Amino acid sequence: MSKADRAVVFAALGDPVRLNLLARLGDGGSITQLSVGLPITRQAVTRHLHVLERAKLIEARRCGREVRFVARPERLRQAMGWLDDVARQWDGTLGRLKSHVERKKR
Amino acid sequence: MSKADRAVVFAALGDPVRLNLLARLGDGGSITQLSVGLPITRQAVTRHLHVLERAKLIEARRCGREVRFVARPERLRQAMGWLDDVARQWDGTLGRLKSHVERKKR
DNA sequence: GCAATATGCAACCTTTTTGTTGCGCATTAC
DNA sequence: GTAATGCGCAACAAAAAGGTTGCATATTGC
Repeated sequence: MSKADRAVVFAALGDPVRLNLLARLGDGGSITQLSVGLPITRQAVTRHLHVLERAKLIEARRCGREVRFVARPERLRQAMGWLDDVARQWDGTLGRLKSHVERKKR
Repeated sequence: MSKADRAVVFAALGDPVRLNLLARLGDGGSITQLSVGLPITRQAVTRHLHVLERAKLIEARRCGREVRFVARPERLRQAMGWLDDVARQWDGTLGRLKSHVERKKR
């Protein structure tokens, strides 16, 4: 995976609206549904969703007249792995960083 | 940490040049030093470094006439934690995602 | 002191991103 | 069949990002 591809994913994550959308995807979201409560138009939301889709963080599925977007967790894991790679380069020592994430929620 | 703050960090990571810079920081980098090999001017590199600095991913230190940029791994860990949070919301089950990152490099 | 090195600052340009409005098409409800 | 709902597309505008050039300032090496 090239650095350009990685950048696409992080850039997709680099917007508060999109982070919000990602967090609410679990509710099972059609475009209109995901638009409620946001201070922008449906079309703007559509664009954000397309950005996330191009980054392969979500996937679109047609269901009759509506489109459901589902999460792609494997991509998120991949992104975490990339960060882990950089972190390892930084502190040199293997395994140290990982154990931090480990400890985080316990 | 607000979603806007998180977005700033991911947006900073969302550029191939900046990912490249981050990967080479370990070598201990002054601006001029980090600029060699890149197809852009020193001033452009300076801007990228400032973006990373504002995201608290790196830190600037004056050393005489040059500026050294050092990595801030804790911020990277934090970003990984945020991704982990989203992933957990997605697959509901606790600990599953983490074990994936775990397995990644072994 | 003087030249070379390392940065900083500001103005300017181009491209991308983000958002809007208006309209058209497909699907569903009645 | 008709109306309402859910989306897609295209044109447009405003704002932000990325990059350049030119010049000024501070340190270092001789």
